Amino acid sequence: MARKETSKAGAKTPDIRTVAALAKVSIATVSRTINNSPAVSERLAKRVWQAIEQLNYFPNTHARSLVSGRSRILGILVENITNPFFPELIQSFEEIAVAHGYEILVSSTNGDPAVLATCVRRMLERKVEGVAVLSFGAEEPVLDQLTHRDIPMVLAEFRLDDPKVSTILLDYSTGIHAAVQHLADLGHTRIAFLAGPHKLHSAITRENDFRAAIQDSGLTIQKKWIIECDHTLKGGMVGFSQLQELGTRPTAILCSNDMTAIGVLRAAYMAGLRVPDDVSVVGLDDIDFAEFTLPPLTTIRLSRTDLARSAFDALRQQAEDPNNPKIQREYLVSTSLVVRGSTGAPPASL
Amino acid sequence: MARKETSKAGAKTPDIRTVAALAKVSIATVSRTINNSPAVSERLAKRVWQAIEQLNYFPNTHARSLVSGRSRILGILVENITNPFFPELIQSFEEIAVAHGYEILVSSTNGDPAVLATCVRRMLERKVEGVAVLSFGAEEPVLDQLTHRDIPMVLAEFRLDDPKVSTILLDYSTGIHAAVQHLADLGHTRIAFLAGPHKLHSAITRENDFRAAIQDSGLTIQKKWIIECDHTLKGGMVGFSQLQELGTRPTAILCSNDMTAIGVLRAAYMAGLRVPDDVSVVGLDDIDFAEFTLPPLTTIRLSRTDLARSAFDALRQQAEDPNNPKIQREYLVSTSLVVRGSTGAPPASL
DNA sequence: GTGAAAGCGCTAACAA
DNA sequence: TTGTTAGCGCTTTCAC
Repeated sequence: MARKETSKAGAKTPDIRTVAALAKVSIATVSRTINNSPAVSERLAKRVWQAIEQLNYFPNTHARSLVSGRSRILGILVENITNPFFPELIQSFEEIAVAHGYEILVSSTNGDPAVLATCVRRMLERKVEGVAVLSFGAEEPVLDQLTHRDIPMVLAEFRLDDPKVSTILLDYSTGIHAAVQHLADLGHTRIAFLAGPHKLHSAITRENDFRAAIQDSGLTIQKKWIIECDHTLKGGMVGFSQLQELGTRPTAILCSNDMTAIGVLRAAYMAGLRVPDDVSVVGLDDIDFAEFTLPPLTTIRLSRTDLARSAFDALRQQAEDPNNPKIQREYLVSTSLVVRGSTGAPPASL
Repeated sequence: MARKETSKAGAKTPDIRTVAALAKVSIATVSRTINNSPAVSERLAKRVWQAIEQLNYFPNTHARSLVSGRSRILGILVENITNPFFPELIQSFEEIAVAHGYEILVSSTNGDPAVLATCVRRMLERKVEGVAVLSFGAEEPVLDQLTHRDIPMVLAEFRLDDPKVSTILLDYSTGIHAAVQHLADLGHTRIAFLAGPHKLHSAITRENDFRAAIQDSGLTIQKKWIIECDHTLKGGMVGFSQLQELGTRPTAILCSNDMTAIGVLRAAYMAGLRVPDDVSVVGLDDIDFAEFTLPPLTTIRLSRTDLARSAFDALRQQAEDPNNPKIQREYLVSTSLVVRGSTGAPPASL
């Protein structure tokens, strides 16, 4: 064999031709072999694999994508990678995707439609085979780019009337009802809600589900007890202090996400209030941190793995079997209450 | 039933030829135009841009990469995307990269060399132009793949004798010395260190710097007060309880990262100890969360943006100007102490 | 079962 | 300045 490893400068990346030459077959046979085509005799296949090993060869995905029209890249758009919910989600999505031979492109939109537009554009350039839009924003307009190009999509929280678009519905309702019921059972009647930013679909859905849950529990909704925050730690602190300024204060606070709840925990502590003795707090998401707050956070669990799995399945079906008439177009991810230490009976004096 | 042609005016993704035809120029002119070649007359350029706009055309990056040999993709390998330090780092890196027209491929290795090997392979297949190895592990062997292919790399914490490899040194020493001094000034003499897993370079460097700092402060090192943890919340809790079982307990605990410190905060609370009255705690990293713990965490700040910037610069130089003899091969990122609420004087009774 | 050859969409010589 | 053309590394007919 030819020794070309003498110097790094001399070592060229082997290509399919190099392999073919070494194995003494045509490049077509090499291609068939690496694609596991059954039409290759064992004898040749063995020679090819040997050559591949020897050369440490692997195919150039760009060339592959170009000719096959399939990039094996999936995009995932999240709202804010800095919120621990999303890294956990991305991790699951990546694991599944990689296991199926896909690469992923991740982007945070930070809720900014302009950023979203850039991300979509970049993904289009890379010829993604599908995009999971898990940014929860009102970004339908920008998404046109994708639908116009017939790129499969899966959206969290809303439907788009397009055959290439699937939807993942999040059943917050069950978890939120359970949380409100849990609070009611504990004796709470004054329950506040620190909502997420209204530009997020998820925030609005959660808030609506809260209202419904309150009514279903026979309690009454107080407008002043529903405050729009921004799903951040700081936002939770601010929201809490606004609640403290009220004449009649709530004895329990349900938060639109865990970050908000953790902010509340801190603000309560600083205000000299004990959780849950003075005020109960419930989060939503159940990020890994929730178990480690002081006290551990009672929260509504939303499974990142379920969400990631649904997103991947939806995209994969569309990418690999687009003409199947019975493709699943709608997915449901459920939520459930996880009771930990941040909820308890309301102060006796009330 | 439905034909393959879509509704949008028989819309196939436009390619460079479509644009050329519409603008009535050659494809070379289109190529030159989109690449901002000065050799195109304004008149034609205008026609081309118009056609591009009209068709909503953008180039296929796979074709581009194939012919130009440049993918404009950078890889970034982190240890664990679930540790908030990394998303913050990734976000910075992505921002910078995208601003310079690069796409990024992210992977978590979870400290597993086998996973690392897979990631490297995937990146190689996508023809990355450089890889930032910010996983802090002892992964030199696997990295051979990259050096053998002459892929630029930038490594955190260690050097590789290869012209394509740059190094980012993290000056933990300054921050750790400041922290120890801060503790000593407060009156602490018994300072423990909850180390990170020894499989990480960063963990070892941090531990060594701690030992040096203790000696430089004239204090003595107690073997029992240095415990190997794993940089997780749970690890911090475990480490703390081990410390509690000791005959003579430390009055201050310096942790190898913030996650460990936050675990300690929680364990201390559960053990009925107050921070900082009964025990002082210091973290390292200064993740966003650190400001929101109870009490707010005193910690050693390691700037994610500085780290990301250095990593990107190193890679970019290698990718775009590899033959420049005065390429910067070594970068330094500094640390500094951020004093918040988790440190105070040791208990008077001692 | 195997190989020869025609491109995939683009860039970069080289011509004109 | 502009156009023509030869590939980049691969998959995929279509012959054999």
